[in-house]
Amino acid sequence: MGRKATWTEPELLRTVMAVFRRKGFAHTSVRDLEEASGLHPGSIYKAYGNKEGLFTAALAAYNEQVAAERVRTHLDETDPPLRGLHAYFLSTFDGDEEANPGCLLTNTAVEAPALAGVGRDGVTAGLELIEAGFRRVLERAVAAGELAADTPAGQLAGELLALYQGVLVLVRFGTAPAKLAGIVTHALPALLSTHIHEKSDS
Amino acid sequence: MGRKATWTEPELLRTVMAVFRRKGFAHTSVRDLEEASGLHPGSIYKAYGNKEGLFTAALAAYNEQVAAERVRTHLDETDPPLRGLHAYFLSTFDGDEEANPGCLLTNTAVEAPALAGVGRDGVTAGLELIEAGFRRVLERAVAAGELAADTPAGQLAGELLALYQGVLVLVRFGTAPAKLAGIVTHALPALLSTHIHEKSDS
DNA sequence: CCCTTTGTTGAACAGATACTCAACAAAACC
DNA sequence: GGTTTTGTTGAGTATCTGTTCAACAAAGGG
Repeated sequence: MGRKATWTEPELLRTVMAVFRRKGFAHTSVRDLEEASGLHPGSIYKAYGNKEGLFTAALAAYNEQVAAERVRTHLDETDPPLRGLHAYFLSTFDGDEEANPGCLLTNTAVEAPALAGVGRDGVTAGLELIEAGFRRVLERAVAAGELAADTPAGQLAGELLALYQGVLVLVRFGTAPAKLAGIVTHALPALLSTHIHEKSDS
Repeated sequence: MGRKATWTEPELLRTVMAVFRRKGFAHTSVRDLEEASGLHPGSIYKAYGNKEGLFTAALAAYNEQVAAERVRTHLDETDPPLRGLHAYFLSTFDGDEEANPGCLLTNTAVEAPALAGVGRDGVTAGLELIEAGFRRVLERAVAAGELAADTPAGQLAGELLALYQGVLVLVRFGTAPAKLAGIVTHALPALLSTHIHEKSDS
């Protein structure tokens, strides 16, 4: 069939996704995408229809590969659930020092309203994925005895989502990781403090 | 001198600011700005140099007029300080039902990294303005006996800024005001709960 | 009331942008 | 192994972008 043999589709989308994440939808030109992917315009338009189509595909790939993966490893598969929650937040700015491109979902949530809802559905799906992940950790924390039985997991999940988006805004803007760590490390326990079961501490 | 008599400069910037707030820097064409302001390209470029110059001016005006004003009325001039803090958060989504353009600072913080730091300084200044406002309410709350004397106002101000940015992302994306109100109303007291002085409650 | 200064006008420009299309190549199928 | 189907190529197009400029109009000062 011929698709430039070096690319499998998920790889292609991962590369494209990285460009959109750095530059946003508006600032990314089709030329940028050609350079990054090695594809020529005809191929792109044959496969995805237009720039928006490619973006939609990349956003879906982000949800399935990046976002879902992070939710799984930190929110669904960590033993002290609340420790995983903490790690989930920290994982957004532990990478390379500067120029962290932030979260494609957050960036698109802010950019999308400007242009007739490009990627609205993808962002909605992604945010729900994350919020549901929060709800599940909280429920696991209740089951594990870390949180009180009457903890309103749904309500708290919404609050965590808001805090999470805020942290990602600051990450993208370039706030120092040390400051972000301070914010997360103090704010997370505070948000949950009313519901925390005291164990054998100090 | 001739400046289209119907405009005073702050008014002009307010109009321009509204466009940038809705569409972002990238999606706003100089033609959009002409239509919105009634000015012709020559005038714009004579007065502000280029599109970025106009944007910088509009962002500065946003800081001085919108952001500072909101900080003043809700964070500096409210009697029970913590009530003002609550009102400050609610004021971001109390307006018209849909299509709330969100905060120019938040939107720019997310967009800026894409294009060689257009408006970086303005955003930095605006965020510091808000964070300093948070610090001052918290200190007033301590002085008024609402919060404990050892409350780490600086640390908490950072956490509030993060939550605030997150709320504004959700506002811009179109999250229902009822949900936002629930998030704010529960998260704010929770963040401060460790430091709250109990009064004569129930 | 001239002259300078200040700002306006709007047509025009060079470059970028998203996108198309007819010719071409390589697998797939029977 | 021909034929069809699938994908690639890359020059080309129409439109939009930010920006300029020379001609013009309106104050301000002496």
